Amino acid sequence: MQDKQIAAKYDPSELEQRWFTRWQNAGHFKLNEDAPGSVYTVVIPPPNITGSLHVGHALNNSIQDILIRFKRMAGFKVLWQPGTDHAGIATQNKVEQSLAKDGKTRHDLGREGFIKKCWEWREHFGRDIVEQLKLLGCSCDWERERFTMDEGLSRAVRQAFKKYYDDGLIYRGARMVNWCPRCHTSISDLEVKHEERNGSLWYIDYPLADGSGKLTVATTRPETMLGDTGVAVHPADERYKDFIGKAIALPLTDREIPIVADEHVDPEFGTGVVKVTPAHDFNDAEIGLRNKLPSLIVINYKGEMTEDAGAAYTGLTREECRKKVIVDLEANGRLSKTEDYALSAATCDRCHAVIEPLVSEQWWLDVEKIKQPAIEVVKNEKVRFFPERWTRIYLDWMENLQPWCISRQLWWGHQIPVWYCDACDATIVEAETPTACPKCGGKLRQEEDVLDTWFSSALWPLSTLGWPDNEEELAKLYPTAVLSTAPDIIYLWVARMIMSGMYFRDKEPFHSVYLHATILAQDGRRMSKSLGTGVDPREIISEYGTDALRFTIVSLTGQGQSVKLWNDRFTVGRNFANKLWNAARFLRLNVAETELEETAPLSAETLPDADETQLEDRWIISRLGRLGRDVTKALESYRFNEAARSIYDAFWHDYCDWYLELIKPRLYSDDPAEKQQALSVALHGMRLVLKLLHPIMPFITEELYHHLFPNAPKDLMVSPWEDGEDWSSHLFCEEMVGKLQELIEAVRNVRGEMNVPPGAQISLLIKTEDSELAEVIEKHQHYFANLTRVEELTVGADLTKPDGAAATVVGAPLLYLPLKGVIDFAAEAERVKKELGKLRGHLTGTEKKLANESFVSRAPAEVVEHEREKCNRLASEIEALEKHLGQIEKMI
RNA sequence: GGGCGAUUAGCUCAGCUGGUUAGAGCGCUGCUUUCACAGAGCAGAAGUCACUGGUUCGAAUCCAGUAUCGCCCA
Repeated sequence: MQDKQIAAKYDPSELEQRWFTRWQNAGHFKLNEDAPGSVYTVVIPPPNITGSLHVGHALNNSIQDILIRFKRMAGFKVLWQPGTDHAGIATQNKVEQSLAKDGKTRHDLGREGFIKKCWEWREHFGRDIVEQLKLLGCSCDWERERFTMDEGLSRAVRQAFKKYYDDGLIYRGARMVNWCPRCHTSISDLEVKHEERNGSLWYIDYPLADGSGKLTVATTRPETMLGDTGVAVHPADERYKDFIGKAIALPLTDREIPIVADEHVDPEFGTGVVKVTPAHDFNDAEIGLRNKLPSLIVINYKGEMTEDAGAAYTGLTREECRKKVIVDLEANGRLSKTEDYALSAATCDRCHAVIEPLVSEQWWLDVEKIKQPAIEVVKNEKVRFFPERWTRIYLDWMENLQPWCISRQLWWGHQIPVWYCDACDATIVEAETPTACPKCGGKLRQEEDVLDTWFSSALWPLSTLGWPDNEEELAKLYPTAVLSTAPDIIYLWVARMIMSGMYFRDKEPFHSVYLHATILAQDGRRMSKSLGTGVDPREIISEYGTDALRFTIVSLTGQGQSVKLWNDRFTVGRNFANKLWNAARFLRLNVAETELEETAPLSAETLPDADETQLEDRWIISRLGRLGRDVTKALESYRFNEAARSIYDAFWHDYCDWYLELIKPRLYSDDPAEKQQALSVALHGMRLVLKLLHPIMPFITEELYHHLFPNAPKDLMVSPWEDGEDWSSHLFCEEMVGKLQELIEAVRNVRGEMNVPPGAQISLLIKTEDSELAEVIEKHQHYFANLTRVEELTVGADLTKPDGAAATVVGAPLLYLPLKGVIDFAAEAERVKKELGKLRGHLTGTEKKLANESFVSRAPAEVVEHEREKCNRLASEIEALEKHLGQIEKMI
């Protein structure tokens, strides 16, 4: 299959492309019905087709792929359902922008022509997004790819609409909405962004109708005064108590409006008197309602003044009207003052036009009746949020949910399945398009509005898994396991999906919601296409490889809310991949021409018994077994960074730095049995690491797996997961190797500090009264020879320091390094003094603790014991070093 | 205005249920171009854990408050 040897250079791009194709051709991405475990479904939060994906999406989809690959290996029947979202207003905007480049508007094309253009857009970007996801290695069942506006999903939308309508939850009515005069549609509260803008606060004198005085109101929007139907003050405001109930002669009009009292007026703002424009402000609408003030619409859908604004202003835009109103007020002497004022303007998230709140006829979904089950299911933990803190964000929002305006005055989207008969005035709601009026046979005209995109997104976990037509499939695949997404999606999709799931299926759409950190650019701004801060993952992949990208972003994602990212950071992942590559290459070189070349160990069942192994074998088996358990636990609790970090540390440090170095003499041994034994354990270790790492770095692990385990019956991707449970624990070995490591590091430290040439062989005396340790050291002299060039090692309880030796101490054991001719006594004295300073610091801290009577009496016995041991250890270390120092100083 | 998150080495961040000699990666210093890896190895320097109080025998960790930054909602 592959070359027998592993190439000297790690080149991700070739192997990543090759493996994706092979996996796909092998059918690994498909729902694996014959797996032994239960079903594990994930639906992708469908990326919207406005443009390509950025690194934030790369993170989210890597996370999903990690879960899916993990569960696939663990024996579940897994399905990752892919697809994209039509994103009504956003896509329509994008297409309009592209038309504008040719000087055209959507009206030039007409509705049908424009929708055709949208489909072309969707073909292009839909394909682009899928390409990106595949490049990321996403193991979705690609044959099941769906789009929110494809036939099946559109049918689901119509079914849902009809069901809600028939149940009396959908109605048409006039209420105030956020109106974008540029996009010419209603938009959701969540699509309104508040932008800080420099504006003015105008103080306008409103004379009393009876001429007995005036009230001054402060406003940031003077043009709306033409629609004022009242003036309000706080009922407890002493300044204005006597004005309540009187009438104002509204300037620039011939209308008289009442002065009312309302609790919600803030006496601190401006003059404490507010004008009330119920038709064009959400707060004013409520004040109007409470005080029975009429609503006068003075601004129309286009953002122009209506006839009700008065003949002088009719037809002006809001901006023109504002200027004229100011001029006219000044001319009348009604403008008492103008202040600079920083206001937060409500703007359209998509086009940044200033939003006009206005009353209009829309379709509404009465969420009051459907939200309760969606709240319950979170409260009783059938749906859990990770990290948990998001639960409250969800619940708070749900509790305050207002009727959902589901109609949009757009062309791109699901046209509302409502038909009007002009002949008999009937309104017909159907899932299937009716041909004629069922009442009179007359011609029908479909409602022109389309549905809010989120109406269809809300159905995604249902509609992609068979609802409403395929009950069998739905029963098998629904509910899903987890939804992974960004926190700002909680309101847009998560909440709506839960509501729909509960309403149509009486079952939560997923058991867990994982909310990942927001990816920020280096300057701390959020990564987003619209801000121009989005980085295309393809740029990073071509420079570092997909595996490096995935490893890096996942390991940076803790439980925090954001992660800063820039190009250099991906070297961590790439270097790790390189390390993995080279370690595997090393094994492959050694395995050549041995039995293990064709019979590499494929499962923990063939791990050698303890009596057939060396200390370092048992040590690495024990360490990696622990790793397997840790990684499994971390993945199961959505702590991806912990999984990544554990593998990184264990593989790089335990496996490469120590284990591989320790077995080198055995690998180069003349005794084939000895070599085989070491290699076998090394291969076991490597196999486990490749498996544990596969979900995070799928490509390189698959490639190396085949190089090292050519006898494997299956691709790594579909091989059984190993959680380290059947890897024996050897706590004594871990402890002993830990001590040997400390000793070796101490020797290396002295060598380094004393500038002993790296190639020079040295002698070493270790003085210890611990006979167990002495025995282990004696038996593993080669560790010292191999790892720090000790050619002669003496260990015992009664050793005297040779002349001209450096000394150091590791707990009780004393180390003497005879460095005759090499040693610089002054330097050695400096080194020892430095060491002593550190130790004395620790000792005083420990002594203080032990001197504290309440510590000794109140702290748990084992903690006190631990401190005592520490104290003894430090004291003996200090004593030994002091003695040594005394001797050295005589030599200077 | 309300809520959430962050504040730990020069930089980016770990540190879960309080007891560690406070860690990692990058960067920095010195040594090594040794036959898996210089995208490397070995050693080293570097931190009053934002601040102030409190709880506790004991706080980076828990509580309260303050400051700065960021996000969300209004």
